[in-house]
Amino acid sequence: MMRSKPTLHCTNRLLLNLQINRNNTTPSSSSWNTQLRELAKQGQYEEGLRLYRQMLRSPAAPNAFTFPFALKSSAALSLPTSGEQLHCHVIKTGCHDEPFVQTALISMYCKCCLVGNARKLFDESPQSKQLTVCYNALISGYTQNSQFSNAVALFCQMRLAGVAVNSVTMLGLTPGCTSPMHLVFGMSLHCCNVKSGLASDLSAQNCLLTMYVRCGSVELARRCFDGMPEKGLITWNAMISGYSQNGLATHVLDLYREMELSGICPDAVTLVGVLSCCANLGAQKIGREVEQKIERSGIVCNSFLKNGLINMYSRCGNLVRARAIFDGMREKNLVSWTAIIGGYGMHGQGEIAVQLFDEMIRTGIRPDGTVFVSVLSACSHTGLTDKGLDYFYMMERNYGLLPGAEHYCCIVDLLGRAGRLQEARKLIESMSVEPDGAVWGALLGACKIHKDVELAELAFDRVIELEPTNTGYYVLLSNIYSEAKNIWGVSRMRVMIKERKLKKDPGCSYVEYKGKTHLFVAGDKSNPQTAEIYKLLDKLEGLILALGRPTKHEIERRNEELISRMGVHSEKLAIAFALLNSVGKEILVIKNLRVCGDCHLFIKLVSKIVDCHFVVRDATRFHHFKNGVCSCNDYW
DNA sequence: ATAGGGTTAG
Repeated sequence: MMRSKPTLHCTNRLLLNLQINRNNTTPSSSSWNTQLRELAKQGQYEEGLRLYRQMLRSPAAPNAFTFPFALKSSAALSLPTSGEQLHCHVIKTGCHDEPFVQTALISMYCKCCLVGNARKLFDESPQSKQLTVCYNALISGYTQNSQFSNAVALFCQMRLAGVAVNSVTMLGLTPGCTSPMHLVFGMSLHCCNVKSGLASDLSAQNCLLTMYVRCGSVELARRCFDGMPEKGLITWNAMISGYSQNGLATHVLDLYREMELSGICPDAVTLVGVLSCCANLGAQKIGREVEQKIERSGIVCNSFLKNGLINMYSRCGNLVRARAIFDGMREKNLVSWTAIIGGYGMHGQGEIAVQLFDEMIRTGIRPDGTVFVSVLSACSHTGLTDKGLDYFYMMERNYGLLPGAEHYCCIVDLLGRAGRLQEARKLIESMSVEPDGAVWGALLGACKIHKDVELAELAFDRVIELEPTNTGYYVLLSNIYSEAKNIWGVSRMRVMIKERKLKKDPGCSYVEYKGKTHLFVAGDKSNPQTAEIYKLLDKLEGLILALGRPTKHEIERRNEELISRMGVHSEKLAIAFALLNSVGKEILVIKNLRVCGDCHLFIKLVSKIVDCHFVVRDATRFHHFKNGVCSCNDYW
């Protein structure tokens, strides 16, 4: 992308020196300006400012043509001190009434996060209020400084003043629509664009597409995308990232393929989106292809891409490769550390995760809420209870970070696993933020481990208030009743599910095969090999029986009717599919929720029969099944 | 010659 930059840089230097030294006369202001313009055009802003300072020392005086370039450089580098200095020079040279300079000043202050200064300039100059460009600069400034309501107010003021609105006005305003509550306004902007004939502009369309994604409507974004007769790289990237951010991983892969077919060359931004979906799907082969593509095509592997690779390899079970990339990074940022810490946590290697976290702190990186989620969940999976609690209290005390529901969720899980159930319950009751379903769900899960029916019922009541349609919780409590031989409880769950007309477990599983990912949901019959899959599952049940083990898990037998309502679990279908197609010695199955007890036992027994190593990644961690043994007993 | 805009990770 920016590969040729260093050479250009040298060339420019040479050119500059040549031009300044060739003619023994001192260069005129306009020749300084030409050089400044070239540097700004090529994004060499540091060089630009250096040149400007050089100019100040020369006999040539800066003029109205000098400032826009110099200001642009300060703005791009977000250097308010240098910007304010330039402002002084502007006044000293009497250029402050020049509209171009005024606009550049407004824009500079906005980019340096000093919107107040920008507004003051705007208000104090009567002519600014007549100029589209000044409004545009300030409107986009408000938007970029998260002051959308001010941007909208100024937009209204602009229209009342009768100042012409153009496509750049829309480009400044549209990105302010960032949440579903802005959708209606965003759509009205879209209409406005169409009516005033501004909609054919490629950038405006890219902007609208992104706006729909951020407002939560991927469908409308896709409709925009499909309606664009000419698509640029940014168009494809915006759509791919849109799918990726909304977890529509298979759509990402389809679109990426389509993009390649249409002859558009992906760049780093594209591949970041693709890697993120490979991570979600456990599609390591596709992810590896992406890595090879980076090496072959000479795309600069920037920190975004490296972090994407670390995350992809960690979540596909290849910690060795993830670690190698991490170790090879010269400048590791917070995201890099979070990705690798999360990777070790998911693999049950909490000690290493904790060591890495401490190392990160030592290198002077300030942690945020997300990296605390990684390290806290790593502690809970490895039973590092006290260590986890230390970190939890450290959050607020040392870093002023208020724990959110997701942190409480980790701590409830941590205390729960350690059998400190009442402590966990008290913690929930003392929470400063409203507990969500996951928090009570964690307590419910802990009650299963420690067979506490009474507390389980309490947690269940709370969780079901918050997530009444999540069938996983009904099954979980039913399993708890089942283990306690509480037949009444089991049937109560059955009735509740029936009455509430809850049907399918929303869970799904993925397997990668021949460079494609195959999706299964519970009770799925849409796969072309469905008949063979069910036949193989029957055969496996038979083989398990021949081992002298029960055909079905005891719990599953008691819950038979309940399970049959849910359909065959997605994990079982995915495993049968993988075996049927000889995916390999090691089979990776991705489950979007938690692996349940029934499947856990089933997979364990199957790994005894077939010469295969199963790796299941669920919502929280990796489970390795081999020769009838599993690496952990962590399931719902 | 001179001002205003869109896509990226945990």
